[in-house]
Amino acid sequence: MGGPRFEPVRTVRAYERVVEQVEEAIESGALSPGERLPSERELMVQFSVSRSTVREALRVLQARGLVRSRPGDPNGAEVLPFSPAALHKSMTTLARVAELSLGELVQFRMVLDGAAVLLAARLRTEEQLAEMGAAVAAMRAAAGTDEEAFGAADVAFHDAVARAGGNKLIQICTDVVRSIVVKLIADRIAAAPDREELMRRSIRHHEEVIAAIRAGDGPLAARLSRKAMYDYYAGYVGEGERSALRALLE
Amino acid sequence: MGGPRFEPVRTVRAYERVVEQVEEAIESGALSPGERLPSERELMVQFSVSRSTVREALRVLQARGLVRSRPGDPNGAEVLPFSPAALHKSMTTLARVAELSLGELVQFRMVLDGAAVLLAARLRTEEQLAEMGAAVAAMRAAAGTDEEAFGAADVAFHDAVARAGGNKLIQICTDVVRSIVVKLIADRIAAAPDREELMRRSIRHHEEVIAAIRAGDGPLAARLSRKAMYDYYAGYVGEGERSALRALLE
DNA sequence: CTAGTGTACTGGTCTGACCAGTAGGCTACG
DNA sequence: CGTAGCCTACTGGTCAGACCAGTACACTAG
Repeated sequence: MGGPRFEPVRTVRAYERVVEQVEEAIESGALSPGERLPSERELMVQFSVSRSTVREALRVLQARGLVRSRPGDPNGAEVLPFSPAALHKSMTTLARVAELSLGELVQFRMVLDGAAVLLAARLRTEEQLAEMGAAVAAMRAAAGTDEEAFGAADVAFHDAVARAGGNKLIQICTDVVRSIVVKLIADRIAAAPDREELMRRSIRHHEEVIAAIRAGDGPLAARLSRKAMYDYYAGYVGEGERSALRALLE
Repeated sequence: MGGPRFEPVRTVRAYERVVEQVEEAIESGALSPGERLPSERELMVQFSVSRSTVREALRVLQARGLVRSRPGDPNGAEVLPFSPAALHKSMTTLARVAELSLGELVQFRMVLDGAAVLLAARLRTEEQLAEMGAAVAAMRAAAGTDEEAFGAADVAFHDAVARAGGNKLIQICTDVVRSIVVKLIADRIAAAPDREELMRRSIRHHEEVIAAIRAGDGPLAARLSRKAMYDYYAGYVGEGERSALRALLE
């Protein structure tokens, strides 16, 4: 005891220092989306490392969704605007390796979507309300004819709600989880025998939610929203998990 | 028109194909955590690509938190058990480049934590209830003396609740966002003049939540939980955003 | 003024080399 | 015989230099 306590020295790889510096520049705003990094050959001079090191750093930055490079581009790598792609990727991985069940994913959506609706009921502008209405109108127009347009309109509705709720994190997470869920059961949804009936019921539910939002009744809107999601997805969830979903319906 | 419709060929980088194959092997369970990949030199033979390509692929896999490599290791890269590190990283980046406000983060926690508590009230076992109690006891023991232990016990409490709720995604997300929030305002929390009073109030709130969970009153527990979080963090959130947080307190 | 060609870059990939570090067998000593 | 210490054969990290295919842009010939 006594004497100085030495900490283990953490060896930092060269490429990591490159990543750190570029990341810092991007996140601090010194580099804005659309701007270009110097070329790899230029970077290797600036950082005085080899090109392999520069490239490994760029691969990491690309995996994090911060930059993109394209062969033949006379400029260097492009700084990307924010995109939830990296979040999407890591959540998809999460869903696979942590073995998230469909029930957990749907439950997560029920929670976040319910919250978004609750907030939207209080904060929405008339314009956002109109957007939601337009989305549902598009759903109705596409119901039974254009499967793809129906889905897109549904997404537009939920996105409008989430934006109205004013919480970007909720908005992004709902979107990410929604796309994971949809991908997971896309084939089963398309093959549902009572597909048209499901669509009609979904539209009705959406309209009820809009009405509650318009009326400013957040708790009601949230309940309706969770109920709508439950009705739409419960059929694809095992019975054991379904009861956990119902816990959110009270 | 007429004639075959050609799709644009998507050029796939060599390292991407390597990433895909290894990723698939890991996510499908063909490679389990703790197992080793072949060495880089062996991989370059198996994939018949150069070592640079192999290394770029490994960098990507490492950035996604799937593998880790260590210089001098006589084996190849190690397949890692699942960890939310990648999710954490991408959400932290998200918080910076998408300019998430503290209010949005706290609001997100209020929503998810409320949901976790609601579910826990219904699904908790006696054992989990005891864990929560132990965590609060630890908080009380550390209050005013050991700042760090207090924080750790707080985390343990919320983790026990989230686990009892039975939704791993909620559990992981709350944990990730919590650590981001804490990091964001760690200095301000530590410097709060009424620090001890805050701790005491926090403990009281936690006990009320436990009581509601024990009683099986999910909605009450959720309300109390959101209130507790609001009380603890509202002081660090700007007034404009605070009203959005209060929308969740009704 | 335009169509076409050149050219000088870019990123993607490969080869081959060296270094520092580790594990584990081997050897020499007690 | 047991063990301490060396030695070797690997590992990943980094570097240097090369080639290729692709792109943008200036230049040139019509």
